[in-house]
Amino acid sequence: METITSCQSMTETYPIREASMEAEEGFRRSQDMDREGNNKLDLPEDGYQWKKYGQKFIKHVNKYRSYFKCHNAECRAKKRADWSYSEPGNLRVVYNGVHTHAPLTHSHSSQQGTTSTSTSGPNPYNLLTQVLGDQTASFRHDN
DNA sequence: CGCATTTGACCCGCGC
DNA sequence: GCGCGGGTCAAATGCG
Repeated sequence: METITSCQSMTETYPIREASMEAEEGFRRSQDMDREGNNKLDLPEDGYQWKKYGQKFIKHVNKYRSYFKCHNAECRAKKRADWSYSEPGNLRVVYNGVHTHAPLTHSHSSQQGTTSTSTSGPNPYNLLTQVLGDQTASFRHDN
């Protein structure tokens, strides 16, 4: 699954701000799962609910890999998130499948189509979100 | 009490 | 044929 060509702009020496980084209004969903050790991950809310069903440490690249599944049973959409061991800011999110249901409707979130607010996207970090096709992912013989 | 999350074990596929 | 890696499921625990 090395379909990622040369989008590795995340290898730069990006100064990950540790403090005063809670300015993210629409992304304050950082679930403080202290079980990850010392890595606090802020999952980029894409507007869907995900259920974590597993986590593994890929020693091959010294990175953690979390596996998420759509909260909906009808939804065959899956999400995979890998992040560096020492640099949780380098979060890579890979979406698999397609959602068969509408995304979460943020009723109180006035931050939507306002592109003027977010200059470099929702997350200032080197976030890489790869959206794969539907069956193109040819995952398992899942349903 | 319910639900979400976590950890371990198991299974499958591929490589050598 | 065996081994290793990666991925998924199931069960248990904690918190809201």
